[in-house]
Amino acid sequence: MRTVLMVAEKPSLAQSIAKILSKGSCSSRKGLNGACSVHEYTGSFMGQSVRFKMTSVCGHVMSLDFIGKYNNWDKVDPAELFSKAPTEKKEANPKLNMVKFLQVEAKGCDYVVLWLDCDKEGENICFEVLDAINPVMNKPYGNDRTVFRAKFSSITDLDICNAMNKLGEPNRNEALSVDARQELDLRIGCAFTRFQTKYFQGKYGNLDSSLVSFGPCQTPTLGFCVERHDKIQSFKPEMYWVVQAKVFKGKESPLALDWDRGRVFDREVGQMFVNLAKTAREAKVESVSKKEKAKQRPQALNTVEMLRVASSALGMGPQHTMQVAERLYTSGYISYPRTETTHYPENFDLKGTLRQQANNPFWADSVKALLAEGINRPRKGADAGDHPPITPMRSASESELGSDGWRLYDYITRHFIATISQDCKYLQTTITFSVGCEGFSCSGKTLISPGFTEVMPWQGIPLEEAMPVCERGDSFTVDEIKLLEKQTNPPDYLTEAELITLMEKHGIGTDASIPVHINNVCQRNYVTVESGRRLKPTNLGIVLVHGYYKIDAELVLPTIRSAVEKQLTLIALGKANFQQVLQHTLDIFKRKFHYFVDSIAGMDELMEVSFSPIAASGKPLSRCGKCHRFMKYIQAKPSRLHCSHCDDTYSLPQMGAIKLYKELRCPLDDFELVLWTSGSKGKSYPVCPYCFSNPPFRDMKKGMGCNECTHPTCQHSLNSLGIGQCVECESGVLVFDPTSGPKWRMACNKCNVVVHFFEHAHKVQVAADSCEACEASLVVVDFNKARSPLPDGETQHTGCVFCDAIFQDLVELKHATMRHPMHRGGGARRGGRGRGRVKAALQPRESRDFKLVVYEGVPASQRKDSKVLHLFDQ
DNA sequence: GCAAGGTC
Repeated sequence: MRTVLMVAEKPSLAQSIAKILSKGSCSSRKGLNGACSVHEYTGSFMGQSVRFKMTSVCGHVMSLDFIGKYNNWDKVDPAELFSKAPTEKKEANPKLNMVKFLQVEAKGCDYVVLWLDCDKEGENICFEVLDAINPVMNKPYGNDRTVFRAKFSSITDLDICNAMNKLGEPNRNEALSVDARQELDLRIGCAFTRFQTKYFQGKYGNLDSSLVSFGPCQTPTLGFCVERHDKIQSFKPEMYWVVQAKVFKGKESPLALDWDRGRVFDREVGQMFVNLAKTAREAKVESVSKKEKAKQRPQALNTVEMLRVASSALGMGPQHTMQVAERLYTSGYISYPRTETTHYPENFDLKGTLRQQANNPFWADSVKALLAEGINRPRKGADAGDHPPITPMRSASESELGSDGWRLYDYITRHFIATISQDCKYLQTTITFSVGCEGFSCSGKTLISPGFTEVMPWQGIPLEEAMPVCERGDSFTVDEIKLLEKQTNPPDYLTEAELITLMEKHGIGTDASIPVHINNVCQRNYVTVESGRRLKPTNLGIVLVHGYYKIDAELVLPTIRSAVEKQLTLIALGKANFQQVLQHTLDIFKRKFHYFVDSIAGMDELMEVSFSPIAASGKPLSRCGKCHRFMKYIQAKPSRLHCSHCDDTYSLPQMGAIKLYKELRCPLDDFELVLWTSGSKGKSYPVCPYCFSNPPFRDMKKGMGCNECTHPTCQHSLNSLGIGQCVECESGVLVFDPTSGPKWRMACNKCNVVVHFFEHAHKVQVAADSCEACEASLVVVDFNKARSPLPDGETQHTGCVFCDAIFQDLVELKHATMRHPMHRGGGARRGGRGRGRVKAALQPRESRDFKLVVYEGVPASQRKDSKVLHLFDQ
């Protein structure tokens, strides 16, 4: 029997589609990566009986990156990222082992049906899947077609079965448009980000951002926030005047009327109208109108609307909301939370979904009434063809969901009930008056039937004082007429909900990525979230956007995304060539980049106002190994050391604290060591500021401290202080911390394990000899005579911390000892790893002559055409 | 260390 492999975009869809196609009779098992499942059943395919294997990927299989050597920020000129730097596809999530998984499942299959989401990204993933499985699939028989694409617009029985009966082919042009998008985003984003980061971080000490990033989505997102900030700053309050009239009838209390002219911006004119109106003693009723109006029930809920309401009404940020929604979804409380669709599928079981909510005390009355009276037809919404709208899937109580989980579930459920409730109906009464020759009016709403606002009380019609009963021709007594002086107010900072709306309107990001972009501008310290989830740009955010305005406003305008998308759509439609569009667009941005680099002084002028130069920041800490002058320690993110004489900056570990280490120096480069200390467990080790960024030996990587240094003789190195292999992790070595007394300890140089030993010992040293049983380094311990725990009043003992009987009670290895492989079953050894000595790998770095890296860019003066190029001007 | 897009 032949086999048909079918692949969906995510595990949940593979399951629903398999269930529909197999009519509920498939058998399921987990795949080798633990994340994807395989659902199998037999059925018929192209007139033959076959075995179906339905499985999925988890989004993109591959992601694009530069080849390794172009990821070195110190050696690559960012301008090279536009064309010279080659890219390669890497597995998007190596932990998932997706390529291997697909190959295992595809081996021996005869046909493949691609059930990826029906959008451009899905089309692109089709080809990622095909690239993975092609080598292992059975070869076609003769001219048989073996690759099929299922096109579906909703996850309903009808749609899925129709798709299966009308299989097409994957669309290469749509896939290519995504390839182009990936390459453009990568090259443009990384080039600008690296340039900005290096330029400004090298100049300013208090930027408080470890990355000065740029991107076609995040930068316009920031732009929206700064645009509002600018409006607030440049706002000039204006005085205006309003004529207020109060009238009454009989013994009723006075009624304030609205002036037909609204407001005037000239006091004299306002006063003139007051004087005119004051000549009249009575207000005459000109008309009384009563209109029945309706407030529409909401459309079915999609992701973006959920994010908006969660932010504005629940005070929950988009990223957090999606995490909570994801949890509600995976535990079966709500349907899939990422969808653009606001229209229920035709066969959606609205009543069944409603019935599940009939016993929840918070809305049981409304639900029961709806079930008795019959539900209302939902409003027509948009079907994006992805997933059904977000709805509750089963009943829940507050205690089982936790606070935020419940609040979101509560909202989603109320929204669902509202979509099938009646509209809210109210009566709008408007009475118009004339006072002299000036017109006034008042209006009020009275509720006829609450409809959906019963479950969404915050949407309800506010209770108002009753309108007076009157008819045309009636007279009211004028109580007072006066001129009110008022002032226009500035707008407030952008709310997160408003930002989401703006992003959606301009096509910045997608429902899934909008939360990420908002999170980005917060994390990069461009924007802070104020009370009411209003977004206030920081100095850094403001300076960046104003800088782009000055140099090339297109870099921050929302059109930067849509203009590129337009080009990409041409590829998708087959109207433009992939290479040509890619080259053309890269060319434009390359020239924009060069112009930006040449004009960076314009942005720098703004930076200077808000930030202090690096040389003026920080406090002197350790000495430079080249000039032997003090370097300054800059604490602001990213913390680093700066030598103002050599004009060099050295990275430091980002977590934990840094202090000087007894003025000790690295034997390789003469830099003064600093001592790194972590907050929680008190782990500490020395770090050489130069070696940290420039590993001295081939087996070392960037970011290593002396506790991982394989220097053969230095007293601070792993070789001198390493004791034995870690008791928890595979590759770590427990390294003695000579600064830790009197609570002496050793700590793993790879993981978080800290082992305390020999508390209150006077002195602890690592000996040159090793334990005969386990190869760990022996330790020499000196105790004070008065406090020695050693037998027979001895003060000194040398032994192995793992094996020595006398040391046994003095080392906190109780639970760890069991895991220590060298102590299991009588000394089983792992290939001589005892102390982690790495003699063979000792190869000094090529040279230590501190050469400056010079970018190879063409000087501005020799470059033609250094002007801003407009996006796709014809 | 970088983008944006999928998804876990």
